[in-house]
Amino acid sequence: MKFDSQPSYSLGQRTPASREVAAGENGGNVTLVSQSALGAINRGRVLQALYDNGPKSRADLARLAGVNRTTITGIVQPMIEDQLLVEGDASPSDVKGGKPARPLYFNPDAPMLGAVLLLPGTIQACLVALTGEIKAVTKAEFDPVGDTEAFIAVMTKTLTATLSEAHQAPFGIGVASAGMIDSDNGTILTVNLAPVLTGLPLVAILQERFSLPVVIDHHPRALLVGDRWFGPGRGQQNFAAVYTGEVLGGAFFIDGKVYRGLAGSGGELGHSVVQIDGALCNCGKHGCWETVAALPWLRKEAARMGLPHPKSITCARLVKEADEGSNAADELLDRYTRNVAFGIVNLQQTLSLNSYVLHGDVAGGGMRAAELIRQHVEQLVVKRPGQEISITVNGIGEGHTALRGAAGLVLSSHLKLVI
Amino acid sequence: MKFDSQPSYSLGQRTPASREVAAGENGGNVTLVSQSALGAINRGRVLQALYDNGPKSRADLARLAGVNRTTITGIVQPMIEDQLLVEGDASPSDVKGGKPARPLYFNPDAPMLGAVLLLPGTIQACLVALTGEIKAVTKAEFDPVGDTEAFIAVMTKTLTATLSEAHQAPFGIGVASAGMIDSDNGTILTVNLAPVLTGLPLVAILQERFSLPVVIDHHPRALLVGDRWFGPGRGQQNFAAVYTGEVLGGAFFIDGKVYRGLAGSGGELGHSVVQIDGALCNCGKHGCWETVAALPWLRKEAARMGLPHPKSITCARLVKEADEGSNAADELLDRYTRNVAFGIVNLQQTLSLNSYVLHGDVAGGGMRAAELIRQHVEQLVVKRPGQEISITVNGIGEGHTALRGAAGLVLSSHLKLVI
DNA sequence: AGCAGTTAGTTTGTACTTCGCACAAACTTA
DNA sequence: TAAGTTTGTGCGAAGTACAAACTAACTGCT
Repeated sequence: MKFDSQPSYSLGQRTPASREVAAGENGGNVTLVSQSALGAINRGRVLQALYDNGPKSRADLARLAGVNRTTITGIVQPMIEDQLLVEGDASPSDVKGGKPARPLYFNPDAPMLGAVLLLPGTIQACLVALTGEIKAVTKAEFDPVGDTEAFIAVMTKTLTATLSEAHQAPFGIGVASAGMIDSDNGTILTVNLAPVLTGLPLVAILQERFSLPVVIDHHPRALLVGDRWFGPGRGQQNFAAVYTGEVLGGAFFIDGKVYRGLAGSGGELGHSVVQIDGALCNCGKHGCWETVAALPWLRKEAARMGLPHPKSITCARLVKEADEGSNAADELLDRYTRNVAFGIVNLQQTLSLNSYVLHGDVAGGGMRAAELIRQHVEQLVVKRPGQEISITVNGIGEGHTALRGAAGLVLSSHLKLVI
Repeated sequence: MKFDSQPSYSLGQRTPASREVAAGENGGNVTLVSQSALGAINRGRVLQALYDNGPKSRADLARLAGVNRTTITGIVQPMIEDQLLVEGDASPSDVKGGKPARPLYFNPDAPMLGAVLLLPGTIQACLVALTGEIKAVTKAEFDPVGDTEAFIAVMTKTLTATLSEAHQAPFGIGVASAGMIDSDNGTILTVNLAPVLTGLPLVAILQERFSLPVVIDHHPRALLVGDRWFGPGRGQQNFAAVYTGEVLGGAFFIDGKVYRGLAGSGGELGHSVVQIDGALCNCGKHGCWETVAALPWLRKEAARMGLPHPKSITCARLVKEADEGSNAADELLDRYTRNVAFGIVNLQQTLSLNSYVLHGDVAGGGMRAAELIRQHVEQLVVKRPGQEISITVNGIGEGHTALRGAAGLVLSSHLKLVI
């Protein structure tokens, strides 16, 4: 399935931006901001403001951005004409008197974004509207140890089914994948539980099949973007997303942009060391955070302590059993959340982001788990005067956050929010 | 001592930039880039290119930045007229034929930068030229547990002595201080070994006395900026500075800018946990990195192993004794560098900066220590294909790096290198 | 010596963006 | 009905980067 035409409205510079990329490739380490880039940047920032704050009038946007109203008009008018944005009905303003404001927001019928969530053995694809709505979800399974061609066939079929529901060509496709991802080159490096994906240049493959911009990043970073877009991270300039489960991972939103690290390798927190010469980890080293805060540890401890059904223990069940009066569950929950807290403490000491959104198993423990973790972090961190550390769970279904985030990856990579 | 006039040439926007700050204060979380800001940004980036690459001709700068030659001319011409930059003699170009290029660089007689290094008990002040030269160094001592007024008097006297050597008003004063610093508000929060400094609003005090822009940041961040300016970090876009000694600290240069974290509290690596429920730390927690990689640990181990003069042991002496054939020194050096490596490993897993510059005690161990640390890091980090980790020591005297860095803080905060 | 070729830096005019001002539209309050 | 307030829109001004064409200065070849 190929889309012949790109959507009429370009969100920033879609094509590899001529000069800036050229400068980068020339080895130049400085890049001046060109006149035209400035326009694209400011357009992107206005859209970002809409994502962050929901429908807003031109005057509100001008106030938020601290610029002239006419500037906003100049920016949004072409977007309205291109049907990217729509003007809502005049809402009765809360201030007395004056012409009522016309709120602007994304056109639900604007081109959508393709999103793929790739976990060992399963593919989920969907369309995400700029308003955050999720449509045309399709799921498929693949053999994690099977044939590469077979996987590509399943992937193509799934994505085709989803994309064919779109009325117009999407802006692009975002892929969130488990494992170790090289987001610069668009390849999957390794996925522990799905060897078939090792070394797969998925971006190149999908770009060729669908003639659309394709972005890939690892799962925690998609969660981060999803949080930022329509979750607890909305509007925040600094926070981290932390994923716990069979493995541990994280991703950071720093000073208003997604942090990637070189080749997109930042945030592999699972293998930071919290216990020198501690227990052996899957990675071959000792004392990784993953050895004390992931599900395998929890299962082992549950078995050791004689809790019922230790093989299927989760944080959610632990909370439930603790609430029902199980002392063992209560104690294990405390130790588990304390171990999780250590990773967050190290993050806090390093980056001082002050805000953390939990995903995965501990998120299943809800507010109770989050509060326990927060208390442990408070105790373990070196306090600074006036510092407040916030730890929340993303209540929305995790798949949805990841899918929205995968879609958001396309935006954040093409919106030129950064210079 | 007061300077009546600001230097004629403004490096970027000196005064609290009208709109951008206003927008920030208004609570707006988006900031559009205005036309005039664009000029300041690009001016700053051209200067940055000069810092990074040394003297360069207009044509070279244009190539480095990927912009038109005329743009560079337009940017540098006013700077030459204001005597911030000077045109060097036409150097015989390496290419054959053509008009010889006139290299541009900072005028040694341009306004300088005031720099202060504040450690428990001692003050060092100096002037730093834009070319990196250090002049008019003055030193003084103060009572770490004495009277605040007395400290301020010493500080004022020292700084006055240095600044009076300047021929024109400096661009500003940068202060690098040990301890916990709130760089946003310009106050010293706590310095363990100098209680007199606790809570001191030093920026406000110095600004009032000298009528100059004043910036404060913590010691490791000054080392970082010093490295970046004329040290091993020169021209790099991503690296970390790591300080070891009585305490441990770090600072990060991320995507071409200094990372501060909220209220400048990022990089307090000493109290990240590498040994859950490990040895008791000064901070009251257990198993901090500082308990296994700082000098107190080294002294204790040296004593336990029966090394000579354990109370004055340093990495430098350890390397020397190991070279002279001491097995005990060799073994302790290996353990020490391994413990230091753990902190770097956690940094690498988190941020993936790939490049680390060592300062403080381990830097005294020179190449030998750096190479040992590098080997340990290589072994302890989860490898990614094609990833190279570089660990270097800053050979220049450490005080000089910190002083240059303190000066550089003024530039990086006023140069608008960032948007 | 003279000419072609090459590179550096400048002049001139153009395109793009934001800003301030003035003004019409639309609503509230007295 | 009139005054006051807020929203959104033309229009010209100011600032910036860019492209083309030009001069300046040097090398190499004939």
